[in-house]
Amino acid sequence: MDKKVKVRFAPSPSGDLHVGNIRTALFDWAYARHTGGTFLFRIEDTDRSRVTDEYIAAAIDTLKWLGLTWDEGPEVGGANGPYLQSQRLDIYADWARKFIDQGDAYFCYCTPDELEARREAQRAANEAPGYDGKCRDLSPQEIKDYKEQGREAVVRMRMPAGETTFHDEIRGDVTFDHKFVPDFVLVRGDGSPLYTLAVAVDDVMMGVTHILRGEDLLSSTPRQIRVYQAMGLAKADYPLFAHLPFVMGQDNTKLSKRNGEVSIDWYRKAGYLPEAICNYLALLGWAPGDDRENITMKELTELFTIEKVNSSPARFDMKKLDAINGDKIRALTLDEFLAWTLPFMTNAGVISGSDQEIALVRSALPIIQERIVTLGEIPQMLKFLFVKKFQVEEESIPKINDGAAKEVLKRTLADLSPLQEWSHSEIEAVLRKSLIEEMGLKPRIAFGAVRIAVTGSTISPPLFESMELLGKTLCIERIESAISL
RNA sequence: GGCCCCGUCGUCUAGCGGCCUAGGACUCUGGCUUCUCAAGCCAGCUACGAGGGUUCGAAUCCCUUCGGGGCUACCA
Repeated sequence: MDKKVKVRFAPSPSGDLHVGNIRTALFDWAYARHTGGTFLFRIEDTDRSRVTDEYIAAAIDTLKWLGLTWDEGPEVGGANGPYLQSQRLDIYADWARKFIDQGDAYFCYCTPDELEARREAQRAANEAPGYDGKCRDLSPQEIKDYKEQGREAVVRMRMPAGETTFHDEIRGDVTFDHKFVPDFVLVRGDGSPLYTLAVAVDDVMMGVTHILRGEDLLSSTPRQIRVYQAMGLAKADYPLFAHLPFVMGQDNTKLSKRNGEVSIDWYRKAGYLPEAICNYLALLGWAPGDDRENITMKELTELFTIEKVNSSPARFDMKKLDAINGDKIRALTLDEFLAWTLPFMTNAGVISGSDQEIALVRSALPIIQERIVTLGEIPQMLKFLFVKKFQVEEESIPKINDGAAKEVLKRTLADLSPLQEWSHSEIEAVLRKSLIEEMGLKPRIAFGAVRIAVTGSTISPPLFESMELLGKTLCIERIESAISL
């Protein structure tokens, strides 16, 4: 019981890691860190037709980006490696052989077509479909005949009559009657292992103490336990199970590409901060217990316990993620904010990355920090400071094209031209006096026209600060060209 | 169909027999502030799936029912 906690995250990357995967990874990580245990990262690539090296590399990259660092696994190594199942084939083969020798498993010569036909018949007869045990006790002659027919054999685990009860840390005791857990395949006809074998073998051999994983694996747990038995593991040494509730899409079905963005990489490219993603995901199926919702990674590791994990599924809500991301962005220091911003500015082609440009971005950041939800919005917002050939956006041109607006712009030009000190407070003071007091205009009207002329849009960062950043020359230039539109 | 899991505001949740005429957050609506957009502040709408029990007392315990989801592969 005082065994040191070891938690594993073991995805099968058949695509980019998605929101659900990462929620699981986050809980695994948080629990390991909370208990001072080990976080193990393993790649389940027993089906190499679905898992590619690119996906594996992407999974590693995503986890690193999120800050979910692991103590054992790819790249960092560890005493229980390798951590790619495709590199552990001999281990699984040895265990499969042992299971057959012990009589726990047997060769099954049924072809997929035969199996499917029999399942169909079972369904038609309203019986539970599943392996019927045909090859459980073949005679040597039958085996010989099958071999002569050139049939491939899979290795199948024998499920004895009875039932399996295990304690789920989130759901309590769960019992499965073996009538509904048919003999299952451990090794394919081509000799490659299946998840059913590899997952149990690895968890045992790698010393995993807690299995926190998706609820979809709940019903495969009896099979896993069956393998533990065959491995000779004492019941007291079984890992503890905790099946996490699903993260679902808006339409109440399992989250997928069809009902919202699911790829973590998409969120990364859109300008969500890893800490925001983790904070939001942590709130899906877990709550700290008090009314706190904005929590740091450090607080998460301090507060996270399995007892506080919910048993019911949660819907993924991008609106709330947006809100949290905005909060996290506002909490950034200027230097942090700048570091996050620069790649977005250069990737968007708004800046090339010169020191001068970076300095300008830096001085502009404070006035947009509270105005954005994602980093991806920044280029559009600061573009007016960098564009080579400035243009007023099409739909705003009419608003500065009438007589009244022209008057405002002419007056602005006249009052600003002689200005010596080009500061936002000075600009504001001058314009308020002339446009608002002397011309008697509403601020909204007067400054709106100037805004369009200078930034090209009806929506912009605060006007006077923007003008200061733009510089006097460019401001005058833009106002002049607006007047002659 | 069978087996298993789940069921509090639109969404995420707090709640583990009396503190609940059910609290917080996001969304939404209205207002304040205001140079646009935001941010911020204030206010408001909206929930214990249903029916039976147990109990002095139930969102909290039990049963039934309805609803949702998962599994039912030589995927994981």
